[in-house]
Amino acid sequence: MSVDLDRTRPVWKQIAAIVAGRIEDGTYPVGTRVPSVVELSAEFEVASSTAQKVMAWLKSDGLVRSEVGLGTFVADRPADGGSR
Amino acid sequence: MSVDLDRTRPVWKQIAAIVAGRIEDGTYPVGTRVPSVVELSAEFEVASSTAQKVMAWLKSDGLVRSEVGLGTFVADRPADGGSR
DNA sequence: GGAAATTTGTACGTATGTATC
DNA sequence: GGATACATACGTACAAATTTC
Repeated sequence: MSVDLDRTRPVWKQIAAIVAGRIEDGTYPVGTRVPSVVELSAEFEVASSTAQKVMAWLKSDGLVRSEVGLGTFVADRPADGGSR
Repeated sequence: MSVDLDRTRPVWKQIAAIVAGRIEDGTYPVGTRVPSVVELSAEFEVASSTAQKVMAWLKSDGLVRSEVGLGTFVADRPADGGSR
């Protein structure tokens, strides 16, 4: 599952869009854990700080909720602000 | 105008709150430029990346709008989402 | 009870790109 | 061209919370 990221757009936005897509299509069902920062940075081959930014964005978008020590989980809200 | 930042809460949130306060009380009137990332990092003695985070927050909050090469300006919306 | 591993959150510092003046 | 300013990206370090052994 190779991922093509072009460098003409912000990488963190592209990754956020990909993860958001997986949430919407059910790859990551509601309530389940999404890949951690370390896992995301490995999969997309970016720095952990970039993966962290993706998490912060998804969180501010209401798609996920994070709990320190546990992980980040798909929020139970179907979809309202997928607008970003 | 010394600024006391305690380290028990996120520094970037405290600075964001201070800047937001200055916007609300008219210290930074609508349409004017707010301090740049470099200026914020100097005033509050934090890294530029921390000041950048403050900017990103204020921007996502709708309090300011940024323009590359120009600066960051107080948005013309009085107040609606000071909620954060 | 405690040590280790995992995971999010915060903070620092640096480099580069892009746009404006 | 040079100075200024925001945006992106990398890498590192540590704190806090949770789980597992």
